[in-house]
Amino acid sequence: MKSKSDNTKDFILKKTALVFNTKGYSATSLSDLELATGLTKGAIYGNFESKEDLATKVFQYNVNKIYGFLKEFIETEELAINKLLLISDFFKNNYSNLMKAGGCPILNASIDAKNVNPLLFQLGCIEAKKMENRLENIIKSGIIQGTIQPNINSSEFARNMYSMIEGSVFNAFTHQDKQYLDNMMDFLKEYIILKLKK
Amino acid sequence: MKSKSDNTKDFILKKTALVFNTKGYSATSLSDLELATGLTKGAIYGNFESKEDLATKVFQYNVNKIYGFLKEFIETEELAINKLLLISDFFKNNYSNLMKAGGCPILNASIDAKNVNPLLFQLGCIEAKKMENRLENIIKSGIIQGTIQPNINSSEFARNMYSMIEGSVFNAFTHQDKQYLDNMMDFLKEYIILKLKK
DNA sequence: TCAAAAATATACCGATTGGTATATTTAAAA
DNA sequence: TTTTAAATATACCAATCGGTATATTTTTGA
Repeated sequence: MKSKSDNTKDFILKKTALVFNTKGYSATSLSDLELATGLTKGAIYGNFESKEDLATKVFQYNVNKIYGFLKEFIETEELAINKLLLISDFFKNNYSNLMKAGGCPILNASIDAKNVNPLLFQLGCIEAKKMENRLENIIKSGIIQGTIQPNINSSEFARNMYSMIEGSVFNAFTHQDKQYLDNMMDFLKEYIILKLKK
Repeated sequence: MKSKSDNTKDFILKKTALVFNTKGYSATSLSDLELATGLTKGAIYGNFESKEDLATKVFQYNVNKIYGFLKEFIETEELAINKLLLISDFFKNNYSNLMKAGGCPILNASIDAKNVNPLLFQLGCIEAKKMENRLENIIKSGIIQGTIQPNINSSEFARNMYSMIEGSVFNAFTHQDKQYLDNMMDFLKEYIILKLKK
């Protein structure tokens, strides 16, 4: 059973998710958080140890909110090659969600927290690696499955895929132009078919 | 002739370039700037109107320091197709410079200043567009030159190129691993040869 | 060498920062 | 309904924020 404080914790996470992801850790003040939640410092510090504690939990909340669905989404397909092609669609389909949330939290936190908040930066790195490993594992399983060319360097391919994703998300978000993401994801599909498909 | 104050201005820009690019605008305090320069607030405010004024000038300084050489570097080649291939080398060769400077200032400023410092963010956007346009113009000139396939969408290709660059710079920098950049730039070369070469 | 001007340092400003101790309110249990 | 505990608000803390007025130093030009 959920206690009152658990509900409030979730409430605070939900309400402060945007401001943290848009303004970044150090530019987000306690008064910003009061404004976003409608609560006072007393309530916030009653539910979280510190600004850093809240920020890291908000980061995980944002990552899960935006990329939590990716896992299930991919599992709708059985063939590894199709899973990869689906990832391209996932980002095209989730552009507006990504926009509304203030951009990719992994990208934002990694850039923003570097040399400012080591803990948050580390979490950003971990999540980036997870994304990369997710891609790599799909490729590897495809090789075992026999739907992906065995001579491919799965690690290298996964890294390039993820660089293409974050790079185009960056451009799309800064210029507020979905075309950056669409063009890149369309090419990514080509790239996958050209290089990986058996 | 350079006045004393012009020298000091340059000195301050040089000394604060790293801290601004690594910590970001709002996480960089006046005391950080005092520490980085060895000067006091009085001297800093005697040479720059405000923290924002200094930050924007530092941004331009950083961009010029890292990418100023790119233009000349590209002009060593005459053929557009070779210019593009050279860009791939440029980023591979300048990884350590990029690292030492605290990463790509365009990427950093755009992510960092968004919803925090509109002026700095705008400058980031402008510089990003410049990079993109530079790539596009090379492709266009190559088409006129006859060294690049005329049926290519130069705008789309330039955007994808730039996304690949920033994406891999992001990954290389956050994970402190040059491989991200090298892998991506190697692929970019392949991509250029495959799609653009006549 | 000396006076004027330019550059830098010092000392201060109000506002805001993250955080906390305590008072008050709200909810749960008896 | 009353007591107790949990949650929230209020009021405060020292420290730091960006910025400025003034004092001091350094440089320049006569």
